[in-house]
Amino acid sequence: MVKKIPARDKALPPKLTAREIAEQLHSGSIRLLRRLRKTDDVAGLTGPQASALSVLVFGGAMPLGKLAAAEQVQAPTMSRLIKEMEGLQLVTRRKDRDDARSVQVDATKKGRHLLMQARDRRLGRLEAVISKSPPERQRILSEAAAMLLEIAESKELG
Amino acid sequence: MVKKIPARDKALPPKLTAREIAEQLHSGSIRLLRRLRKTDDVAGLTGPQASALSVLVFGGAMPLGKLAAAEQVQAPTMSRLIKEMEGLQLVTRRKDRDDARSVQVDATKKGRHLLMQARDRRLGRLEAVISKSPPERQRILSEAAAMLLEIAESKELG
DNA sequence: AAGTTTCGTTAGCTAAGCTAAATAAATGGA
DNA sequence: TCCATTTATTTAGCTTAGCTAACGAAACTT
Repeated sequence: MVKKIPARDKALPPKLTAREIAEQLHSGSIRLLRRLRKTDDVAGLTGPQASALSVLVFGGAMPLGKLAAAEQVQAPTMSRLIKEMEGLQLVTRRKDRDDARSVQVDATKKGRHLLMQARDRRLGRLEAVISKSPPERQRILSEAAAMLLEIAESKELG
Repeated sequence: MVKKIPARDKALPPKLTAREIAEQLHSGSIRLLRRLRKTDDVAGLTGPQASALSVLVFGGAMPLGKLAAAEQVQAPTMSRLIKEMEGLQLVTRRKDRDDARSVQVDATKKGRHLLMQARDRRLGRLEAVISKSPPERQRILSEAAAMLLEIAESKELG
């Protein structure tokens, strides 16, 4: 299942087909997230909560609908997530002054703090594994991580 | 905590810290799977069903417990998934001859066929996006995809 | 033979996704 | 202006997928 990585310099690296790359990115993503999810509970934040909260923390306050779109989720799903997090005092909601239909959502100080803790817990082990890789692999991963994000956001994907 | 890395070679793209790589792999995986999931329904197979089925198709018949472990899921979860797929005639169960407690699970012909269709649908667009990338990016992705899998399976991850 | 462990299932809970429909506000055309 | 439509969010109710606890049956161990 896992192919050996050849040295980059000498022989031509065996190039996988686009299909094989797609398959590996797919199953790699599934497996990675399953492993990481196992530590979510410790933080007191679920994955989707953490994800939405991080959009707020890094992107600032925004209307619920925009947050839903950013998370590629339907409005009712985000509405419920926000309601739960509001109960935990991790986010606030307030009516938009200019449009009374709209709700501005923002992270609280407590929310920001918890997010950072949760991220540390969730990503700490992954970071540790990566930082043990040789520099050359880290360089490749660093390009690849950016590409993965780009692909995931690509309009052509659907 | 973003550290500045002194550039060793101006020709190389800026290298991310291990933490930044971890963050991008994490959110990239989340976003990618969310996008891909949207086409699952078309195939008549959910993500976890497809994933378990693919273990059976590519790994052959195995006891339910082993399949659960392979999918990193508890036994009751796998038991339910198998029950549903059995109802769809995608898998069969039979008692193990040597251990009457154990249940051997296997994909049916119909299951194998549906899996392949589902994979085509689910991965097709991803494949298309990748194959449009320039060759150098594909080469990097091809190494990176393998690394992602390796990392996801790494014992050090927890 | 009795107690313990292992494999799987059932029951029941939670989280997160969805659609359809309700509510409320903004917009726009006659 | 007023009525209709569109837009933003919420509520209600469904589905899937994860979990733990508790159970029965079979297999080990002593």
